[in-house]
Amino acid sequence: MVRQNIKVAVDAVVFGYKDKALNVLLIKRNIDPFKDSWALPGGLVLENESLEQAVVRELKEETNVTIDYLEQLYSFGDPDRDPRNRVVSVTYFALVKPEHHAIKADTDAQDVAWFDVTELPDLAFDHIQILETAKKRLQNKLTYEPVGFDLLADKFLFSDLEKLYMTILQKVIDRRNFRKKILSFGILEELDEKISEGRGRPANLFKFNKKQYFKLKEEGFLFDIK
Amino acid sequence: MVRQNIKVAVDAVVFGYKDKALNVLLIKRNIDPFKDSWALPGGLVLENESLEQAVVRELKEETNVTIDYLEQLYSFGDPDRDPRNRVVSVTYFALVKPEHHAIKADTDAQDVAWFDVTELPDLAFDHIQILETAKKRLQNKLTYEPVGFDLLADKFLFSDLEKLYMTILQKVIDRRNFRKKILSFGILEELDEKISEGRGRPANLFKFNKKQYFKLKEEGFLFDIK
DNA sequence: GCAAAAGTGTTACTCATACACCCATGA
DNA sequence: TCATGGGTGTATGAGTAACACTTTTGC
Repeated sequence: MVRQNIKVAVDAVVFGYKDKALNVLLIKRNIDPFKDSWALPGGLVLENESLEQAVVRELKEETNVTIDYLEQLYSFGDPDRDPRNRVVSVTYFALVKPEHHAIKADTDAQDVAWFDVTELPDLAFDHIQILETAKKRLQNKLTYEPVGFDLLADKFLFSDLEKLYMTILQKVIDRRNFRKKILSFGILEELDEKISEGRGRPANLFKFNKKQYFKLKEEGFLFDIK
Repeated sequence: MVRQNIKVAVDAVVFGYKDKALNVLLIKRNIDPFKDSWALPGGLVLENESLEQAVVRELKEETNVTIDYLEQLYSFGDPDRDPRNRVVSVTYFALVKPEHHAIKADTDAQDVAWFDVTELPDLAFDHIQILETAKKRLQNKLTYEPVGFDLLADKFLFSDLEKLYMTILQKVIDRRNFRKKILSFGILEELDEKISEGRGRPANLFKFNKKQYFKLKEEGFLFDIK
């Protein structure tokens, strides 16, 4: 058998919705290659942990962030994607709620920060390509799974949800039709709380009813937003 | 840096539509572990080839099959999925047309065969799990991309397409509505050829117009079959 | 002439889309 | 009282779903 010397890493694209914009979590590398460049959080998988455990560990070590949604994205394995060794990276797609946005640089990173995806710095390795893949995944997922709620606070305004969809899908959505449709699914709870953000009529708070969603899903219900 | 000793492999789930049933290509292993078990074709990635090149090479070596459609499926990396070493497998999803069904066992396999997915033998490693993942991917893909045509011969009958959809999606489809909808897409060419399969009225042959499909796709057309 | 598969059209209903005015609050 | 954002209903058209009979061939 050929002696193979390929390393396996994991990298994560962590999205957060912040200041009405889609943000992504990046770290500033403090080791070569690409020392001082911004990059996706990630690192080599340890001998006895699963891929998912590796992502969770790296995210904790490098950024201290708490993940609300995690799924595998894609594996990148071009022979020369890392200038030193051959590294195959299994990448993950993650979403965090605003209440979990608190981050801090730790062991392997000299800095951690949220970046608006429309104003990104140059990224290390092929990470820009990974990020593009993740953005497409998010756009798709938004239309057939209620992942938007993993980007919003537990209690949110309808207008937040609407803006989130418009920001990520990059198109205008009719307010009335959107509300009608989402409410018709019966997976939101209207709370008895209103909040007033500066001027304008105070808005009702809503809560995503996860239990109800999974119940309906069992019964064949399909979340679907164009 | 921790010395990591994880191997990277690729495995492929190759689907073919055969005798009005969905079939998958398996090889009989002639080395341990799981010697003499049936398994997905695949193997370790070489130092200087991409993941995709590795799949194509392994498929050629082990089965001699010609692939008509290939895309990455998922990466499986549980620490104990291989009883000997730690192996992360990047799996691929492939479709072959009937005219490319000719197969033959070669270097690493003692045998190669098509199996109806509803009548599978026990599989090596976690390959049954990989296969389940691929089946779901196929079911999904069938509804939003015209991959069905990569499973049919270049010239096919409408009833073949219909049966393919019913077989894979596991549900009955109204013949009239299905035909109306597919034809309305304008991505099929009706040929001036009829063939008669045993009894019954001879049926028209159709051809998938790939060029037209890509043109329409550019313009925003979405293939969509419920 | 009968069995078998191919081919075809209409209707009802559901769902998506387009669209504009009033309401509650803070300044 | 005005500016700001929140909340709501209706009418039209498109697309989906349900449904059965006629045609062409082989035996």
